[in-house]
Amino acid sequence: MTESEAGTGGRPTLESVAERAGVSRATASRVVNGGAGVRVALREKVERAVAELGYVPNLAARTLVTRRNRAIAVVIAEPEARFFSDPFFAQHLRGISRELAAADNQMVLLLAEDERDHERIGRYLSGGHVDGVLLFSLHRSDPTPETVHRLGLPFVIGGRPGWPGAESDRDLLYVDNDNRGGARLAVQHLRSIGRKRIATITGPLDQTSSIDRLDGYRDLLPDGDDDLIATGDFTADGGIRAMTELLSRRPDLDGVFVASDVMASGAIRVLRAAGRRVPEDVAVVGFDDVESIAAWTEPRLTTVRQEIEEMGRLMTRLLLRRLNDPEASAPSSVIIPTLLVVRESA
Amino acid sequence: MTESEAGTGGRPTLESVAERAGVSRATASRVVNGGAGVRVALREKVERAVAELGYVPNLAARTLVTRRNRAIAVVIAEPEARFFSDPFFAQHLRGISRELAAADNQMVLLLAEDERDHERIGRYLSGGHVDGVLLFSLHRSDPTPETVHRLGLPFVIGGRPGWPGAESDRDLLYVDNDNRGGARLAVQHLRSIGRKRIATITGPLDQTSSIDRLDGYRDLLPDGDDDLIATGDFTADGGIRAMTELLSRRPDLDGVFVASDVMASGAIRVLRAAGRRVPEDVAVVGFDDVESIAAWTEPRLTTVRQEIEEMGRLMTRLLLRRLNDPEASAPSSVIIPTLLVVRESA
DNA sequence: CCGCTTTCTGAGAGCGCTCTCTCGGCGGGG
DNA sequence: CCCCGCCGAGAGAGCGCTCTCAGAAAGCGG
Repeated sequence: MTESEAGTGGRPTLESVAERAGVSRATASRVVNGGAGVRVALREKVERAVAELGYVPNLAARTLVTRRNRAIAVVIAEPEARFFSDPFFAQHLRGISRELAAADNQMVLLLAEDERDHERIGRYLSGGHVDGVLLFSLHRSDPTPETVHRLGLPFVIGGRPGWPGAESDRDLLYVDNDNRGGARLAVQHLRSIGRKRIATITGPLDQTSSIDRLDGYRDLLPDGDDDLIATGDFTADGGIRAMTELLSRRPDLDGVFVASDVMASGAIRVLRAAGRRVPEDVAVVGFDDVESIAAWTEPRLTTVRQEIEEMGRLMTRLLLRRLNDPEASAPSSVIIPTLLVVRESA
Repeated sequence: MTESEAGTGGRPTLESVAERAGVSRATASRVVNGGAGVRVALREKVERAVAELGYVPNLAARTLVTRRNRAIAVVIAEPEARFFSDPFFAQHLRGISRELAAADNQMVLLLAEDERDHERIGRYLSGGHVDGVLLFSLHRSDPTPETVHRLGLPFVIGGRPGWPGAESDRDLLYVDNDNRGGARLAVQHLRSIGRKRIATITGPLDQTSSIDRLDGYRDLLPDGDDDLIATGDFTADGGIRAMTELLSRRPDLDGVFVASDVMASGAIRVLRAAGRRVPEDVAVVGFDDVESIAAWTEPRLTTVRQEIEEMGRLMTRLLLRRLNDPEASAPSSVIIPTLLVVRESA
């Protein structure tokens, strides 16, 4: 009877657990959810039934009533090129995954490439399938933050948001690396080894990380020549183009701060092809400390390390905290310090 | 009345849509799910109500009754090192994401690092939150395939499964690159440019991809000397160690087939440090065609390209097909051809 | 114009769970 | 010894949706 009633069609339900334990569904539910206020004898009976039946709660049913999904969405909007070449996202995901796993939450990964994807993602988020959102690499036109905000979904942004007013919006939680400070570290190092004409290759200037790195450069070289600044796009080809340009504009440069390791690898090639020795003639400092690049250029790249995984973890923690006590003292955004890693290129 | 009844507490329900359109919940449901068998006039009324209210179906409720989640899990079990350094997974994820998005399904990403993660993942999968599973880079001891199988969850494996009997299991669906054929391509190329003493650096031999690549090498060099075979681990350091070893064992070697680009980058360094010119003295062919590495070694790496994104897409398509008509003609596993990309290193 | 078949629509049950509300039982104070 | 209060357990409603089933409406030949 017991079996025939419960076992049909597959997974055991709370009902069948209750029946087997000889208690009501309500009591079984209490035990499954921590067991507060249930006498030990009963609790143990229920636990045994759970174990015997291999009961696993049906999340859909639970979600339906609690309105909690135990899942958060990770939205990544990034042009193809970068998503592929950088281990950046893998590290982020790893950090997020670890933190989420610890809290027994799941990660729904949403990648956006075009307009239609953004719509689809908007629709998905409207569906209320996730409790919160982690947003990455926002570009100015990205509609997702707006959507998320409108839906009242708690969210945390990776990287300083760049749109007007973002800075002062206390609701806007973000985690960023200290791009500006890192850039200063880099330039300072170039200076400390005696470089006088220090150029920089920036990332695309519609991203705050690029802007902040450039600002850090300018902090130390406030009256630097604009000829010493070239704009790249975080790709190796971009690094090549920018370095070529710099070299033709200022053949006398003796140091370059490149805003990403990938671009730096391109820049070093150009320098060597042009007969410049690195670091003797031109010293190069990168940014990111992507192991698979920085440790493998020739010469090995001196660069600014950012703790990417840590960033993912922090974002997740911030979000989870917000979820767990919604109106508590709003935590504030976090800037993670960066670190100069000196190798051979400078 | 309409509003006060429906609008309370947030998102509109089917109920409120039905009310606004002046139809029953059942009819509204029909329209939302394609609208088959509903007269045009009514359908349009419902559609208007949906649009006006901004109705989005509650997936939890829907899942509860349909037992369909419109979500699949991607399980990646990979030692830290590789997950970070290879753009491999990013590409896979992108392929999967694209295919899934087209079918309006979601991706739940599960990363496994240790024993506890596997347990957690097992528990999660038991919860019936996903309709199918995509499994990656299985190691022999990985309990997940077993779990998934036991649960009766449809799944597709990335890479040829290596355990005994896997080959003949018709239920076991996998997608793999033609590792063996690719290796043959590489060795053939080395031979065609006149190399006589061709060595190889393999990946860890507990992975089928490594084994298959080694087999491909042996196909063309059936009576090759074992001195010409060194085992690496898919890391740059491993490539360095293996190349060093090969060089000391067989200083006369004039060609190397390295089973991954990352290892190849290490190998090339060793060769050049030892005073060997690449490709003049020793020609090198890699495997993977990871843009950020192969195009950036010096000299640029000749390598075997595998279509990783395509692999992700195919896996997803296979899985979705299986989900959509469960007992239909079982599709069979797929091997994706590889391609030799000739650059400078050989 | 009637009775039959074929569409179309609505009522209602039920997916598995949580949570409120009620009630039974027990201990302690008066 | 009785009554009040409190703790632990059960009954039952209801989350939002789908889907079956039955009944209403519409079409059609005789």
